[in-house]
Amino acid sequence: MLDPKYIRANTDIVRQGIKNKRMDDAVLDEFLGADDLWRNAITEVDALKALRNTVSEQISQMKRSGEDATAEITRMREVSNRIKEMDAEVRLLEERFQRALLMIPNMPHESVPACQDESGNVIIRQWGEPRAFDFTPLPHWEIATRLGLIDFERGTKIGGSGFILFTGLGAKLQRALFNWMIDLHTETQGYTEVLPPTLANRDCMIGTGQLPKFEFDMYRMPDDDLFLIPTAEVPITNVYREDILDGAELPIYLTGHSKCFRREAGAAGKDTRGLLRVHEFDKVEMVKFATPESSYDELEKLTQNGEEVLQQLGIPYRVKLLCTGDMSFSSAKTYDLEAWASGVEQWLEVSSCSNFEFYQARRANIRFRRENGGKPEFVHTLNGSGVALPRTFVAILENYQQADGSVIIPEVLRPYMGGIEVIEAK
RNA sequence: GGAGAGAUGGCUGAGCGGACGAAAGCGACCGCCUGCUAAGCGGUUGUGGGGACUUAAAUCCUCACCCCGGGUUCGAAUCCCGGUCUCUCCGCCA
Repeated sequence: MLDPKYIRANTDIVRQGIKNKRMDDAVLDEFLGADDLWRNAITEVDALKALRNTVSEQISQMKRSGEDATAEITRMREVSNRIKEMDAEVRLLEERFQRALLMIPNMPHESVPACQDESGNVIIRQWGEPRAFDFTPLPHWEIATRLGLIDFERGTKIGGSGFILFTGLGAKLQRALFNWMIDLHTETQGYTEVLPPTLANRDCMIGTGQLPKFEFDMYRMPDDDLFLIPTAEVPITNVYREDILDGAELPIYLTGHSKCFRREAGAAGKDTRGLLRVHEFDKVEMVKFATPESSYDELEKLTQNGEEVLQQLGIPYRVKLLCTGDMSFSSAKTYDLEAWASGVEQWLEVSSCSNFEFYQARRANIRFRRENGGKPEFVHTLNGSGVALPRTFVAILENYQQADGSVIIPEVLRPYMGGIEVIEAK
């Protein structure tokens, strides 16, 4: 969330930022109203509490010296009752204030192009060229089915549409991908591996920004008030929720693999064929905790760490700087990595690398001390996929398919595939 | 799932209705002293909200916080109720 003091002092900037993100600025007015009411109420009740504290102190002294304090006690009984009433009121107002505050999106960084739609996105660079084919490349669902890598029909028996049953070498290729990616991040890019839980509680979801706004985009377990994570960003960022880190330890780099769950309500029918949009998928995530002054350098490095995955796989990709209108709720700046897939002839988003500045850190209360005795400050958090598996799987099948129906395994994955170099057509 | 024990500041640990934002020790910081990495002496040392003042910082006033949420009371770290987590035992289980 934003700093309430900042919002009060820079209402116009915040309003413009919300509009640039293509969101409704009514949330700001709600905040300002709630803020006003809450602050008035708290000032009033604090004064009553101050009175109660001083008189209670007097009562204590009177009792010790044997004086009669009945009158004061009677008087304070009334004051206390009034405080009780007002506290209930203040609590409601504070909840409203908090809810409003949590509904205000992060502000875009100044380097982000202001634009209301995706036409403002900027292709920063491209790596590799889409392969030229001397035959008509097939879409991945055909390749996967022919080679026995995915059983789409039986997958839907289990979870319904959008749930994938990988089989045989398809399943093995999934394992190869995330194992190799994590090894790349940990062995050459300086990340520490974590394997987090797949369910997370409400506090975590508020911390990273999924709640309160996106409750119904997630799978929920109402009996336990837990949520299936939409990304490992959630548990990994929340590793340090409510912590004060030692500034000397920053930046901290964590990486981990998880299942990701997305309801994708309302998305049916749009680009959903095959693996392009599924309810459950695997992803390797990179998360960073950095000082404010270094976070934008760290974002560049993080993005490059994601790019290296695609480079080593030999998949052409481009890096897209998202404009304000295309950015997510919590992000200040985002680069998308888009992998080329020859069969569907699309650039597929396989990674989103973002700097959240202290938006998440404030929500999750993740701080650091520069030195002993220094004031705690909020860290900047960043994350990016490194990378999402299904669409990478798509890009591999479609880009590496051969005229005879076989698919070549990218070299870096072969050690993870038991040495298999080609998935042969049956 | 059942029974019991516990949760206090950066850490160890006391307090079990009023003088407690919290003893003591450790650590850290500042100063002094000592002719040399040590010791000694004095001082400082939590976080967050609201407000005043200020360009800002500093400062000041005030409230809250001894796991979380309620309650009792003029007054709660302390008493009561509910929850979470940790440990021990039993049960169940991949």
